[in-house]
Amino acid sequence: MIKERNTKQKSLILSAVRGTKTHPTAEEVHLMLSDSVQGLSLGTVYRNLNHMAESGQIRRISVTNSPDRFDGDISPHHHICCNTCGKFCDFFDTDYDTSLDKVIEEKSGFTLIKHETVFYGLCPECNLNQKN
Amino acid sequence: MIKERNTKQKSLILSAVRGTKTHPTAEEVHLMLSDSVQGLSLGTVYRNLNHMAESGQIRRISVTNSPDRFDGDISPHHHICCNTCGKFCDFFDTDYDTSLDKVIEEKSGFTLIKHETVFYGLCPECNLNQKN
DNA sequence: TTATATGCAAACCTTTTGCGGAACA
DNA sequence: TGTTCCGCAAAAGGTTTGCATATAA
Repeated sequence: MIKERNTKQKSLILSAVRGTKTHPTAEEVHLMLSDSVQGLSLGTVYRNLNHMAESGQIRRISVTNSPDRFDGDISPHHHICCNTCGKFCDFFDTDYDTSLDKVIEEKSGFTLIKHETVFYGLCPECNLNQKN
Repeated sequence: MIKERNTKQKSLILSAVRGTKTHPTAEEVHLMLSDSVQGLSLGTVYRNLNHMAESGQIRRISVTNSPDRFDGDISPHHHICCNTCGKFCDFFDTDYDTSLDKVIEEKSGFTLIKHETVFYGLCPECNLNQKN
């Protein structure tokens, strides 16, 4: 049996992801912590982010034309991505259907862990710029 | 102004994606066509799939821990992915909410093009195997 | 004829991994 | 003191891109 250990890196990485709403990539997390942890390795950041995502402590979101992003907010919500500038935002849908996993489990026979919805489009700023 | 040309490669790639429900990766499309088109380049496959996805003729779906997949069926539906074996299936939800884009456009200010929902879990077979 | 598309191969970017040493417990 | 974790660097994907050539219109 494997016993997980607490390390400075681990706790700082988790705090970093939980402490921002920017949905950082692994590289961005690495950058955020480069001051606090001298010599922090990008590989360590990836390893920890993956562990945390697999254990459900954070979310890992795959986005077309972009490195994966990580979200410390695991409450049910959607994400919106701007195809032009890459801006990546939360969207807390009042109608978010938390029972969807259950319905689809019954109909598909899968045992579901999570789902991710990403909306793609143009943010207000890029929309304006495009019209000029 | 750019005039698009019809090529053998282009039409075969589109037919291949439209003619299967397997949600092939670019490499799989390349493999499917390697008999019909001698010397077909993987770069050409990528270029064409991207053009077709950008113009809305097909869908491009980004999946965690997997190369991007392409779907010739652009009608609204979800996808389910098995975390263990990678099986990737359609799910045609009777309650699929086609008005969701509009709602989110109004609330977020984005101009939306599409959204992709991917469910992650264990397929029935992998679920059984895990219990043993 | 000429501009777009292809094939080829190199480059790029993101992510994973093997290994030896550091450091939790 | 044993085992997990880290840093480092190399390697492994996956995808894009530059360039010369082929080809559709």
